[in-house]
Amino acid sequence: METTLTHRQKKIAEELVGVLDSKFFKTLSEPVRVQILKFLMLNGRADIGSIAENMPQDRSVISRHLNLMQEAGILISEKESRHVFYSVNGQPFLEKLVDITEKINKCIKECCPDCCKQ
Amino acid sequence: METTLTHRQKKIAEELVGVLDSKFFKTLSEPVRVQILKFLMLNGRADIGSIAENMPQDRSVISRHLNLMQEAGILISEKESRHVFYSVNGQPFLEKLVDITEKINKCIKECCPDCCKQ
DNA sequence: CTTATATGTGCATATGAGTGCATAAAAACA
DNA sequence: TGTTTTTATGCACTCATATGCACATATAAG
Repeated sequence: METTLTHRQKKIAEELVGVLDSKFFKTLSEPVRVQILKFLMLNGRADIGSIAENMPQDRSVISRHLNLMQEAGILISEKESRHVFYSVNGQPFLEKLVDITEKINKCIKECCPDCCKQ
Repeated sequence: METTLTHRQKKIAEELVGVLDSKFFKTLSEPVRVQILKFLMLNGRADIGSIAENMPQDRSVISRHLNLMQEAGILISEKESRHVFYSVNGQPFLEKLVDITEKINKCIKECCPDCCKQ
């Protein structure tokens, strides 16, 4: 058993678990949501009806996916009269990914005893 | 409807869908697998039995999770006599994340018509 | 050859999540 | 007010998957 783990290493690992346990990865692991992301990337801001027209799923299903993606910080929504427009939350979305990448990098470099020795 | 999408933009978006649809995100969105990753990060190479001793789940369950994580490129396995040792696939794991981050960055910069105007 | 240890696998079960329908709620319009 | 349009929600269904048990397989040890 490893008894040489420092407080710092445990903290770094905890932080990693924190970001991985978030809704972020779970949200991006659903094919339909990835298709929605692709659509918004290519077509820009659109309301629920327009997005649903381009998907096989029911409008209510798309609505729920969009809501989840907004909660995960991937999209932003703007209500205008009867419509709710969604668009990619560009910079924050990217920053979130960079943050996760850096945390994993830190963890691999400072915690993992032998995973870099290859 | 957007009719000004270039072939290049569509290709970039397709590439993004490709990496996001992979097993990678799905594998990392399961709490138990994240715990396994944390354990291996902190303790280094270990066999299935040792890992399972530190988890509430049955050994067979841990075995299956480890197998999935290896298929996703997150871990590597080495069979030695009766034991199967797992460890974090450090560099490739990190490179995968960097790749995804870069693809999303590219997509946001070159495809997304309005998600950067904030 | 028998036994013990470590892992893989088939099967049944439970739980979570996506799905679609029907309907409610909100808002614009005649 | 009544109607139309857009979105939200309650409900039931289906399907994927995590789980644990029992058993099979593989390898080492006696």
